[in-house]
Amino acid sequence: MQYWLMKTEPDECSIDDFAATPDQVIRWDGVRNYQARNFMRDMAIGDEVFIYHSSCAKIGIAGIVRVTRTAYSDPTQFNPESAYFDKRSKPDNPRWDAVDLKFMRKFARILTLDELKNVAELADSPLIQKGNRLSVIPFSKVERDSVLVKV
DNA sequence: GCCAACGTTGGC
DNA sequence: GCCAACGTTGGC
Repeated sequence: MQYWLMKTEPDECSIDDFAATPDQVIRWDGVRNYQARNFMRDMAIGDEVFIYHSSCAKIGIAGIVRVTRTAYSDPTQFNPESAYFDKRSKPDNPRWDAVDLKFMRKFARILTLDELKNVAELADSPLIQKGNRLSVIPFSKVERDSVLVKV
């Protein structure tokens, strides 16, 4: 079992979108950063993922989802209609991957970025480092547990 | 809306 | 393979 955090703008996809369809998977596509993609390729079925709301009024961790399908070719990269279209990606050698996720839990409140900055166990996480734009971040069990006790 | 930080691109 | 220019992320 591994632990992760994924950033999302809640206007695009929020913990409420997962909670609204708890029996359905949501495809996490549109990741266009190699480091983030490589982390997605390390995900296993059952891994827990913190959902982090960014670029919004209430920034922070909103809940947990679970990986239900490991990395596969992200279909949006081949769709010219998609905002995530990548004309340089070839079907016989796709650049970008998606995973499928399913709702686990919505926190009673958002764990705000300000709070997370004060969690000693997260001091070394890219999550709270200024200027870090990594959208898929691995969490150790210690880091994950340090978040859960705050809920 | 601003802008610092950072990743990617492409000319050389 | 260097690096300037550019585009994007994301907190504020």
